[in-house]
Amino acid sequence: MKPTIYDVAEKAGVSISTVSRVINNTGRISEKTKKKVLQVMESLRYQPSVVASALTGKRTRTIGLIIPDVANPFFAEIARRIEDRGRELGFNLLMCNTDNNQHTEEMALSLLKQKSVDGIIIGTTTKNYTLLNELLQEQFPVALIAQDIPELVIDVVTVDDFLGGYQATSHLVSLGHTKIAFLMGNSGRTSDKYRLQAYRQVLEENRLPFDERLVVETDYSMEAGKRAALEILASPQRPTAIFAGFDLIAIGVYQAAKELGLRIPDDLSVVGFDNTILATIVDPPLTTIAQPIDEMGRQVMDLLVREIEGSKSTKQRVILPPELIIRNSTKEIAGA
Amino acid sequence: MKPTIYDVAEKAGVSISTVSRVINNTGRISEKTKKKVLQVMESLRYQPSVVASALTGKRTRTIGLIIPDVANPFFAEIARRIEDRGRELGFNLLMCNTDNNQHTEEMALSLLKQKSVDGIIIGTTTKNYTLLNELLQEQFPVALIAQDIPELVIDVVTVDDFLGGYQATSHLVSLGHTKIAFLMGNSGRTSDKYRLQAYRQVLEENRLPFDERLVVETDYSMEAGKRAALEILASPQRPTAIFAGFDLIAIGVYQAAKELGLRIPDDLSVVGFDNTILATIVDPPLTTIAQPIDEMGRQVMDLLVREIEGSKSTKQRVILPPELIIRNSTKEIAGA
DNA sequence: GGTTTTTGTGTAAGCGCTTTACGTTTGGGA
DNA sequence: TCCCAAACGTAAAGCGCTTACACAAAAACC
Repeated sequence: MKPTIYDVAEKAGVSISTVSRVINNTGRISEKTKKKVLQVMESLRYQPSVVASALTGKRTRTIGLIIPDVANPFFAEIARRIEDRGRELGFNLLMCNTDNNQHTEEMALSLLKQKSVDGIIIGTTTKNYTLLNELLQEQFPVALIAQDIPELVIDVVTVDDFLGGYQATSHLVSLGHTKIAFLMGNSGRTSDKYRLQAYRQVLEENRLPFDERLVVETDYSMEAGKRAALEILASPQRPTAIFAGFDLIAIGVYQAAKELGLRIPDDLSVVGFDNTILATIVDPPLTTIAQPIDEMGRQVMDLLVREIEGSKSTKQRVILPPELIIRNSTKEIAGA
Repeated sequence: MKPTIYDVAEKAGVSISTVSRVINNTGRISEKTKKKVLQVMESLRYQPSVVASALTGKRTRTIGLIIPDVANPFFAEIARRIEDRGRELGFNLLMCNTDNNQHTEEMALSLLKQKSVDGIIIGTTTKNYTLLNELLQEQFPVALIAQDIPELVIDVVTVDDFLGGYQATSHLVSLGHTKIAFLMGNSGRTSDKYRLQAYRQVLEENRLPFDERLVVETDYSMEAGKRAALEILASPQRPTAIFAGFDLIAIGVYQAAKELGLRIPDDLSVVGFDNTILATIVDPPLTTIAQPIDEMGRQVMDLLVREIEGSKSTKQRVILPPELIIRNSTKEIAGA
């Protein structure tokens, strides 16, 4: 049987509260007893039960992470960074994938609470503000990553989507493109909205016409990206450049282009968003907007932990700058 | 304050044991009281505390997952499948990334036990058999995924690495290649060993010479793969084909080839292993050995859960067949 | 109608730990 | 030598839940 604090106490010839004190390093204890107890703990290979101590009001040192899909490289990288920072801070990660499914998300949230996680990081497109609001109401530590809900007072860490969209579109425009398509996600993320705004603004600033047929909503997958690209590239208003809302979608565009015999970047310029590993391995390497994933993961975790430890009273939004990474998928428009 | 079982009991005018009974659906309860209690739970938005119930000997319905790195697409996909199956079965995943670092792994194991997970799935190359043996000794549910430790009686789910290596090498040989390099992982995974054995056996069966300078060990990263490939492709015994132990390494080979001006598959054939998303997006699409990731994830979870629920007494190894996916990175040797 | 069963519910003892409120020891100053 | 703070330990309550065990009340039996 697993040794308990009683076993340690008995073997060390002290009371359990004394053992508890050395475990938590609280109260006064003589060096001698402390040493003795430590020694016994070692010899018994004693490990305090987090479950029991959580029951007495202490933290579980576990935080919940809700994301759409770890198999999506962007979220995998995010998850990794969060876990890393969590480990440094002494927290573990309970991971839930929801595929942005409302019901799965509600289940996840409920489960995480039952399991007494100390806080929750959400990376999915929650539509259920009610549930979120409830959490906030009861002061439960929550933070949003890579997503914002402007209507709520909540801790958020995102990239500056407007700026990213601006950089991407500007880059394309500066290369002489005038017919630029924008493939955006369809799940109502604010990020998509901001990027779209930027896209429109750049067009406007450059006195380029906005053609709504050139912006299409798609799923967050390669296949969906491919389908959307195929369609738009076959249409009469075929664009010479495509701004894809995510690297994954950009890859779909690559496939569509290949199928249609279009060369990138000669016949079609493509810029992505995220700068996941995918962007570096496709051919040609993808010009994309880099999200500071490392920084983002680190900062949400920090934000959340400060909230958990109560060393912070006001919520905050952390908006990090994106960076345009020019690789070889974009080029001056032919004949320009 | 969060409602407890007492609150429910009081409001429903029954004792807490009655409430507990309806929660767990145990013992006898009249339909009437049951309904009443359920109703009160609903109205109070009561959720039983997993922590408290775990303390009384029930499960936490949480399982630990130890992998090298979720940011590695292979493990991300594995993690995703495991989580999916876990959700179906009512288990959550506590995820730990170790980068195959011995110390991190030990910490993770220790933490997971402190947190009373019901079982642990390990996907890292554990060298610490002692620790593992301890777990097994105390009948703690553990299962290995995508990795085997032949010396231990333990639940394992892997792909048939020997067969995979055999398929890969045979494919290359059947295309006329005689100078085939093998880039394998360097962390002592048994999978690498089996693949190497298969590689040698195929060469032997085909009366091809085995040149040990053509097998090189490398890290599990693109960069490492690239470095290794660069080196081997510059050597006097330049191979005409490379069997890369992982898709990630294969991508490194692509990059090396590009840098050297070698065309794939014309000047160099490449086959990978894993069939992650990466294999489909590189150009040319990578011929690779597919691991049945879905099936693997599902099966470890099943195995582990059966162990947890005690409905299974003997350990077992589940060896799933790989599949050679021929795409465009391999070709008959020039002039053959 | 009385005696068994059966059924429904309550009581109370923990699970392993933290923590508060008290006892005991020391030992230094007067 | 005596007194009073430290300094150190201990006992006990309680966290929210499960689970024997006990015990009425209701149903079943002859």
